[in-house]
Amino acid sequence: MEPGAAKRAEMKRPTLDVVAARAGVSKSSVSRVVNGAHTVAPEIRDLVMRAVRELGYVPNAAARNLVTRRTDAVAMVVSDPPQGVLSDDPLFSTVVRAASRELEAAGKQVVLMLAESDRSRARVESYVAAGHVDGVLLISLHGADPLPAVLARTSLPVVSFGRTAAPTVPYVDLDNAGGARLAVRHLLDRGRQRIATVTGPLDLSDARERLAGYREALGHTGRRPLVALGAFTRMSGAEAMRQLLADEPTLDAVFAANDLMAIGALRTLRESGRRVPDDVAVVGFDDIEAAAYSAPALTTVCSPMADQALTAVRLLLGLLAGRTGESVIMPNELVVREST
Amino acid sequence: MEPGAAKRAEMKRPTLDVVAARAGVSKSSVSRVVNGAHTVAPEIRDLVMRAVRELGYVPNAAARNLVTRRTDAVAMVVSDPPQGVLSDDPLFSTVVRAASRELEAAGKQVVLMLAESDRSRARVESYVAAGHVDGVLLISLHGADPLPAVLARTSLPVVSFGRTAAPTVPYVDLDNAGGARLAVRHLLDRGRQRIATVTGPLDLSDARERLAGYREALGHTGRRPLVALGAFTRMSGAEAMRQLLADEPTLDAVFAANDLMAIGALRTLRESGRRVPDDVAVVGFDDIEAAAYSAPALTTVCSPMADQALTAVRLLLGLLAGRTGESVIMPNELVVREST
DNA sequence: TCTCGCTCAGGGAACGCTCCCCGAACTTGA
DNA sequence: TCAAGTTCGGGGAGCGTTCCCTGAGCGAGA
Repeated sequence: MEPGAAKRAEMKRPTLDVVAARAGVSKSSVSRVVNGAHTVAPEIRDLVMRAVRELGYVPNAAARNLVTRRTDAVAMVVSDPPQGVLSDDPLFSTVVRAASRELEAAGKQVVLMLAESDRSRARVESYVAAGHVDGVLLISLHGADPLPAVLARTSLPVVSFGRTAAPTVPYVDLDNAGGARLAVRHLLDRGRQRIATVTGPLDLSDARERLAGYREALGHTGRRPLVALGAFTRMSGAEAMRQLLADEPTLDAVFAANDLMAIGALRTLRESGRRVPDDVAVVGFDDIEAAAYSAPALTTVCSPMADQALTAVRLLLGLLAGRTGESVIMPNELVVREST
Repeated sequence: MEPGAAKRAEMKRPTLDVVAARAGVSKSSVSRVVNGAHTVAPEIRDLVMRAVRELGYVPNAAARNLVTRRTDAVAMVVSDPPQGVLSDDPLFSTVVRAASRELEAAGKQVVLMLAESDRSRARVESYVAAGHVDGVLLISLHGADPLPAVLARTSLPVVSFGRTAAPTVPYVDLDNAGGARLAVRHLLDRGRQRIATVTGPLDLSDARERLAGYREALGHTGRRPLVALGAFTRMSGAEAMRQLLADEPTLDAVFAANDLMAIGALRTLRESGRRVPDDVAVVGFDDIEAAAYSAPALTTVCSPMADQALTAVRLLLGLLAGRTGESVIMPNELVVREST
């Protein structure tokens, strides 16, 4: 028992054999107990449990993964450029937290990966292909994202938060067009005549669908659409609003494709001396917390982000458990506040 | 070559042996090449590289971790109750993304863990103690958090984003008191007489320090402090502002300990008919993006969240590389906008 | 020409776990 | 009392790496 060895033994985490020796049973039995097998006698079980507690035994994940070929980990891939939609968005926080919570509750490790560039996308691809995770939760609003298709090829379960182009990847998405129709109909009900829209970046399916909903609801009335392009950011909303006012000074309503842009639009309207809602009514989309605190408080389409995340996670957990899964479209509803 | 075996061979990822056989060398050599050892002849190297490429070989992380006892992963532990400071805060998004990006750039896997309850805290503890990660980046604003001390005992490198009570855990924090002093002095310079503050939850060191800075700056002038308790949320800011107006209708300035509460306060002021900044000046803290889009745009103390996260990550990477690390206090500066 | 030394490839043990398979012990029925 | 059946613990192979150690091969010096 020379000091070096003693110290090393101290440092080292106990293994299955050590626990088995302590409990006076075989390591097979310890393994069975640790993994909750039911074919083990209560007394042996107790013996093992006590030894585990006394030694502070924790199974070595690497060794376990090596033989089981499972990792109990899923990758949460956030596919969005640094300046993208999610960057300063409450969406990131809400979605990531809700999803993470649910995955942890199911005993899954969450490996967070950002796919912000081609380089990091390649990194994600090889990481996933290497089998370091059991499945992938893809958070991507970018319809043209090549990642879903690539990941689908790895034959690992993949679920996408937000619609994707890859046919084999089930997704959970909002009824974007329906929400937009709700918003526009509400403005029509309020007697608005000239209703403009600020869209999101049109490479995002969410943005395209919301625009389609706007056009559709307006089309029934024979009104001409009035469209300005935004980027789902406050600044782009402010900018698009300036554009709209320049193009059509007589407009009396705006549907912004998300709340951040609506908030930006409010700012421009304030600067241009327009009163909201007296002169111009504004509707947003998403119902982020800030929407209730803007001046005036924002009427908006409430999209249940956290629920959507939860649904996506449950879908993924189902796939991991061998069940099949269908894409889901979540409904949304209008929240009327002061801006209309 | 019966079909079942063929199929299984197809499904299975190639191992070191397979690559070695293909290249006509030993698995030792393949291992050396894959790990970039320099004691390998160029021709063997090329042979192996080609085999690796042809077979699409990716090392099995579990097997590698098992023998090397390293994981190349770090845990990013977000310690905050569900309704806590970070929940709908841009902080979460900004910090998590910035830290994640930097860790990925350094080739580290990011395992995201939420520590929202005692149960999940225990989970984090055992996970980290089990040696599944090489180090921990703790994101905690809760000074009394027991987690830092617990994690420090695992003898793994731990760095905290935000000050902690554990003496052995290096942290990166803001100069909270200094920032608060900046804010109050600015209000004094503007000729404000009755300056109130809305604090954060006082179990957070950030909140305590900002309050201390407020008291300190005010103390020099002989003015009485006027304090209302908030919770770092919009709603609590709105509520605290109502309280303050009831207590002291003549107040002409408010320093809110973060921007979200300042935004809430703006709302209350608007509802009560106060004009900002004419009747009441408002200063926030953090300079989140929304601060520039409130009505009126918020004067605030700019705290470099992303830089702070980056600094924390670099500190952790240093520790992982065997260097020592010192805690860092980041400076901050005042951004003057319309609300003062 | 022989030997010493050096470089560098290969063989194989070890890492800690799971799970298959065998056999001991115990129960049950005739 | 004995055979058959059932339950449940133990032995040990194998998962895919790394890395130590051995020894082959070759160049240089005597």
